[in-house]
Amino acid sequence: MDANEKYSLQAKNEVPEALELESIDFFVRLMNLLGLPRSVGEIYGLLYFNPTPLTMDQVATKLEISIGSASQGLKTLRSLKAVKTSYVQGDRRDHYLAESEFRRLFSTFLNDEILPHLESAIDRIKRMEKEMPAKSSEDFEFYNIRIEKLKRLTKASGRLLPALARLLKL
Amino acid sequence: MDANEKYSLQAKNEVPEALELESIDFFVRLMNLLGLPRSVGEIYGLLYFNPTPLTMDQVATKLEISIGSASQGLKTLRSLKAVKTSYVQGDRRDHYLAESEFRRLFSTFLNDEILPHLESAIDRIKRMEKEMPAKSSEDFEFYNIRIEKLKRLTKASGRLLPALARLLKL
DNA sequence: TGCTATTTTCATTTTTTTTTGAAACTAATG
DNA sequence: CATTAGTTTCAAAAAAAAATGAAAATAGCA
Repeated sequence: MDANEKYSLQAKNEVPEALELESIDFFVRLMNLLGLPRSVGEIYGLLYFNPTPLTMDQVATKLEISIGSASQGLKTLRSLKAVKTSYVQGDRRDHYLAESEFRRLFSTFLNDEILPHLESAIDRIKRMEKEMPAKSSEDFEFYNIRIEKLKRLTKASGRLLPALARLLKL
Repeated sequence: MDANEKYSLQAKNEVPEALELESIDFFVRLMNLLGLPRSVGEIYGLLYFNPTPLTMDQVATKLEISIGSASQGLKTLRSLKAVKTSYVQGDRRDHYLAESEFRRLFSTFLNDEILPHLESAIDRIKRMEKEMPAKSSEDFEFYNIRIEKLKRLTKASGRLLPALARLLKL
């Protein structure tokens, strides 16, 4: 089979199916690592290898998921800035494209999902210090060391996460 | 209330309750971020602020969870090297202490949970390259760029994660 | 403005994950 | 070596998370 023959089997604007499946699988796993539901990974994976923007309906049909799921999933992806809508002449439906700059996806994720936890952790450690037993207490030093370790952990995270986001300019 | 009075209210070997609760809450959230079940966070949080080692039974009783859960949770924590057992004279039960070096916890986590995914991602990208449409295909360049971005992502992750583990020597 | 296509929302159902508890297993001890 | 304290395992129950689907809301168009 030569290149032309191969291409001729491929209808225009149709993504090679094997590629699409690998992509979906890839992003289902990646999103899963970030604690996001399967449907979100599927949608992003589908869009990632699609040269043309897809409507919500096309997404739902291709992935065989409900439009409710598709709507929810696209909402999540929009909030992560992982997809963008593109205007298509004479079609009132929204058309979605994957944002292929992972940096943006990750930095939104870090800012929205991780940093808030970090801030509440800092507050909690302050409370812990107030709840420490008296200095005369037998185990005072033990608790003190434990709290110091938590402080160092949050401090290191606070330095590391933004650095991570910066480095992920892929 | 002076320091002695305060201490006298505190029975020997009892962890200040407020501190214990904050600790449990802290680690439930942290473990949750890592995708680990609530009970695992509770157990680690309880042990983290306990100067003396606790038996499985004490853990289950204090946290009001089943011994099955306690056993499972401690197994998970052992596999993450987040707890260690300590021998106690004349007691045949296992006694557990929190490993307070977070570095170890995180590096085990990175090695066991993240790196395997990275390796399978590299394999998958190789497969994707085989599944590319012919060079003559209209969208060849589009797919090519997408695959290149995935390569850069995995490459960056491969460099970053070990660096992260190294930096987390808290 | 009224009509219709499209999207969102959310109560319900389904699926997945976690916990429980009791039986099986293990290993110290008299 | 039989007993029993301690632990693990795992099927079943409970809880949590995700998906569905239909009704409600929204927004473009005639």
